[in-house]
Amino acid sequence: MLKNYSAEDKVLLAVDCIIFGFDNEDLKILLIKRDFEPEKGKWSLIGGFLKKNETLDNAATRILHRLTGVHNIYMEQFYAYSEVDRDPVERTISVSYYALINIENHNEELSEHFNAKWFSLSKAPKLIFDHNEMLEKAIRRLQRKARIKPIGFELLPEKFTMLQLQKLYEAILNKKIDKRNFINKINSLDILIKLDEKDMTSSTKGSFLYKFDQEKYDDKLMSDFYIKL
Amino acid sequence: MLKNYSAEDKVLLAVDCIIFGFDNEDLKILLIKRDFEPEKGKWSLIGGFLKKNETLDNAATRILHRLTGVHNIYMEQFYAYSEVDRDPVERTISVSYYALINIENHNEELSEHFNAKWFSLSKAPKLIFDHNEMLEKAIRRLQRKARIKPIGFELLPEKFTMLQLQKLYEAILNKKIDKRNFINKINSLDILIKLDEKDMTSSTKGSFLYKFDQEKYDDKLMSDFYIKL
DNA sequence: TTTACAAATGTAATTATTACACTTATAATT
DNA sequence: AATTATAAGTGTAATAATTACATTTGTAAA
Repeated sequence: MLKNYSAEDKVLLAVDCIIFGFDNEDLKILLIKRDFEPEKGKWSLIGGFLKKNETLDNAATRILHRLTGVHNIYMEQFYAYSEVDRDPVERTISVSYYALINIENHNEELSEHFNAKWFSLSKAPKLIFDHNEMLEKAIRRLQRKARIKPIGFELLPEKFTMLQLQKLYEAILNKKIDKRNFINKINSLDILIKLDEKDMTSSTKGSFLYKFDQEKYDDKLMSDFYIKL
Repeated sequence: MLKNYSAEDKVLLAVDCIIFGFDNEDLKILLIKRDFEPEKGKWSLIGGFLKKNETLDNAATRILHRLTGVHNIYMEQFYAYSEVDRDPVERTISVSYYALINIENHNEELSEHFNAKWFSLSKAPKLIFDHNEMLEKAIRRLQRKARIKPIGFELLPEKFTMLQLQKLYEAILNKKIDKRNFINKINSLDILIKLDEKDMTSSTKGSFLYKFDQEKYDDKLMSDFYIKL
């Protein structure tokens, strides 16, 4: 029979999640105010410990659902943090994920229950432990990923206007983009469906609504896809 | 005093390393033939367990040094694998790293001692556990990283010819590149020093040697750097 | 002196990116 | 019915980047 690895050290494994949302203006992150020690009262990413019989993805999914009430959240693992003293209570390695959620879908009552609050990236507070470092890396990953895959659509309602999409890219990339160039670029990718409907809330003229065409995207072999903006 | 997290499950944390090298022809990886159960006699990435008082980077450095004898190896953490049954002996989460080493520098005796062997990517054998999955992800990361940062130089001797550099990029990106376009592109980046020396082994005419100009690279703010090839 | 061999070099055509301003459609107001 | 106010929608010329492609050069060996 196989021996086990009993001579080796075991550690606690945590999962921490950077939850990105978008409110048509700014890119935001969902943070919680800790109500337990250590660092009680400080702002923190949401996290939890990996359990015996779940994968890291399972754990992240569980944690994300518990805080937001949303299922099928787009998420991506991005880095493992392992400084020996990163958690003052006990040695804990943290595997971090970023997640994108449509800010309209999340359950506000749940957020309130956890003392959670959306912060604009530019106004994010100082976080506990190494969470600011995680946040910065998550932003860089998101920026890069957004040029390689059309993940941004996760942050928008199903139907959206070109202006919404542009504002989202501006928020992610943190730069102003020319309207005509943006529209031409997006249209040339040929992955949106233009609907007959218009959004009439923003102007008298109304602006056409679009949705993401997953099939068209899947059909194209978009491994070389790079959105230069 | 702070309580600990005693109610939570602890796990074994391993580090597995994909070691890339280059022999002026092919991109290679260093694998070891396991001489212990389970999967004795099968090919495997090199790995080890995280110890109590070291970071994951420490562990990867330790493991890489033990196998190759090389210090200051370029390495990058890239993903944590956590399927519950990925290791049949006992639940183990593995954090994977890829490393780039100049194939000439590594200690062959050590490699022999560990039953290690270089394999061309195209001829890599089936590996244990989820190691093939790790390898594939490592290759994709390397390909992407090589376009964003001039990491390729880690795989070459200090002085190298343009043809060597081109062959390296061809091996990493797995595609043929036009010689004139490649040279023009690299020269336009302006991060190489052309030496007066020539390598005379490859032709009667000889070909100029270059070295990477770390200072020039650091001086440029190369965050938008993208090598399209 | 000739030969053989890889190194070195430039340009024109195509494609992608950028910068930039006016017209259109509609609801609300007069 | 006409006017106004507001954001949506649209195109082009200039510039920059990428691609495709063939000949000349320098040296050692024959």
